[in-house]
Amino acid sequence: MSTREAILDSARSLIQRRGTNGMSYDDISRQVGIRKASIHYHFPTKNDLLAELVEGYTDVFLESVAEHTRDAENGAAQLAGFFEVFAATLEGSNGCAVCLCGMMASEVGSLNDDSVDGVREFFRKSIETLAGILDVGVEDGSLRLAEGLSHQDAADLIFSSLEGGLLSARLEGGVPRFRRLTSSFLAMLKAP
Amino acid sequence: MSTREAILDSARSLIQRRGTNGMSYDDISRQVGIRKASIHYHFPTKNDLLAELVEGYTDVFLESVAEHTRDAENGAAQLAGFFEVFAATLEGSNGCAVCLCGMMASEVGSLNDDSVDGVREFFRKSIETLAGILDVGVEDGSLRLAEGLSHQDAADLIFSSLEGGLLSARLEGGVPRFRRLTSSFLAMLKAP
DNA sequence: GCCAACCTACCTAGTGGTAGGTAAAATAGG
DNA sequence: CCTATTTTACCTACCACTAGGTAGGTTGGC
Repeated sequence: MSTREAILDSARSLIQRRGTNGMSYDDISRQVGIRKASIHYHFPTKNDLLAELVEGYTDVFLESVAEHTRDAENGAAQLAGFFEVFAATLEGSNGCAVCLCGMMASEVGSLNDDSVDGVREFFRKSIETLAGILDVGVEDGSLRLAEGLSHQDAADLIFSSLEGGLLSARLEGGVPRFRRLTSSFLAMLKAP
Repeated sequence: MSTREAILDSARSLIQRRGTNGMSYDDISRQVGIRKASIHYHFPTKNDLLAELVEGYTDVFLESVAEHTRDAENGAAQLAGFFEVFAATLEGSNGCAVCLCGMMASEVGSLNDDSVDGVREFFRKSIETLAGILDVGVEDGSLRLAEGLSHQDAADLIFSSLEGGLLSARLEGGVPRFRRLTSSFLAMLKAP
């Protein structure tokens, strides 16, 4: 892994645990084993780092969703796969890390515009993907939405719940609590 | 309003917009119109401030929920009242402020233990209250949950969604988006 | 020799927090 | 009632430390 990648990786992990305002170049320098100034060589400003981080995170996230839904036999299974990507974030960090963009969404008030744009795009693309999964599930009969509820609105609701659920679960209850949440959703959405 | 209250009020508003790590004693001092040191007189450490803030916020929130549900004719109306308390947070701040404890939940990684305990209690009490509302609604026939879904789990899911929904809505879409989310929930939970 | 990738050494602007002082209000005691 | 003492609620001036950021030098591989 290149130094540049190591910096991005360290920053991502730190932000997922402590937030952008709780993470500093000094923290990264200690984790990566280089000086603070060397980070500025790769990312002149913190904002440069954040913007690139969000972009990369979005790609990795969507790719991971694609992987987790590729072999699913129906829409309900795809939905479970989508949930699994979120659960993995929490699980792969001893229940300490939440979604990078969920974290940054809570800090929009102290973020630069291009980072915020990146976070918005993450939300848009993710919800769009999720809405596509609902399309599939309703089409193949494995999922059923309340009548009058658009797939877009349902996806919005589910996605908010996942982001919020990560926060709740990290606060108390950890991975089991988060899995209970996703199970509840599947119970509500699966066709009988 | 006493200086002490003004400090708490200013801190609350700042945190709801920028987070605890994005708020400083200096910010408060400017808003309230006193010196930084005077804030330390009232709240020796930042942690003292945060802990008291969370406690007060929890009380006010629960009281507000009580007000918004008192005159509701059934469980579904009570649920709508609960949602309204969240919407009011966003609405009363030009769509810039989210729930104080939702904000702090995202910052648990850089918070002191007693503040975290307070945030946990906020979540527990709120979800408990929400579960009580679902009890009422299911009992009086105005709400219907998917079978096999406990009221506790449903409340957990709804609450996560509200906290996440505030973040999403602040990011993009504002109050209208948040209201669409709560409407979707009512559509899913209202008995036909 | 060049240039990328680092380094040391520094800067300015803030951070939470402390030391010590002061004016005014409350509260005694004779 | 009037003075003496304490308490409240602030202040100025500082502390040590950390923040993001910069200038310029060193090193090693092509």
